[in-house]
Amino acid sequence: MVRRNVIDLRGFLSFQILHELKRKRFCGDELAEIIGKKKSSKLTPGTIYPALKNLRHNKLVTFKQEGRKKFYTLTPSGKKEYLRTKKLFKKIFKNILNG
Amino acid sequence: MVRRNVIDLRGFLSFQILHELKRKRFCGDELAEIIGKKKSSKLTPGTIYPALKNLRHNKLVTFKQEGRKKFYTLTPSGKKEYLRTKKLFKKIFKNILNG
DNA sequence: TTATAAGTATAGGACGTCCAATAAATATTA
DNA sequence: TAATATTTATTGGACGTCCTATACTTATAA
Repeated sequence: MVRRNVIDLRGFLSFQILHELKRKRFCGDELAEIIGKKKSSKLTPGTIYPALKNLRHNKLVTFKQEGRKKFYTLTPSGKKEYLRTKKLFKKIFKNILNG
Repeated sequence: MVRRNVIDLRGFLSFQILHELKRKRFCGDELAEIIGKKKSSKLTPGTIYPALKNLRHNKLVTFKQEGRKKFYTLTPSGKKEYLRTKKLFKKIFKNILNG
């Protein structure tokens, strides 16, 4: 059992995925790289793929297969959900960010 | 089973507790009120007290009993941990906040 | 003193996020 | 064609966050 940090900032992965997909389409592997490196290192498949599966099932994202990659984009309700959640996120955390 | 929102921003409670205690001492009930109302409504005892217990056990907070209240403050390592985590938090989320 | 309110606390369950390990499918290279 | 690399995917476990429900302790009010 390895616990590097007492507070580990685990969370908000689905929100971060929507955030990245807001600006550009990405495949799962790219999302694992982009989101992971902000925290420490690339996210493992066991982290990113279940999250994408859940977002698919909730129809917040859709994808287009190209070769062995699946390029994800936001659905209309995914965009709406992202904006709604971002508003809430700002309300909760803006004080922390500006301090 | 009630799921209001697909993305529920669950997380970072311990971090938020440290953030509040950075500026002022609070008892558990006050923290439940302050942190909860930013999201929606007051956090329940089953949410706030286990989190405080964990922070106590990790020696990030300490408390002073006054009447039936326990007033929590950051320990030196609690302050250090807060600053370390805040830096990481900003790295991860500043792009989202400024958008 | 007894009842009530305030504040703290735990148990139990659901869920999302994280990893390591394993596997499968597809594209590329030898 | 066969071997390798890339990308997707699942399983299983640990953990923190969230709730409801229940209970305990201490202070205040009747």
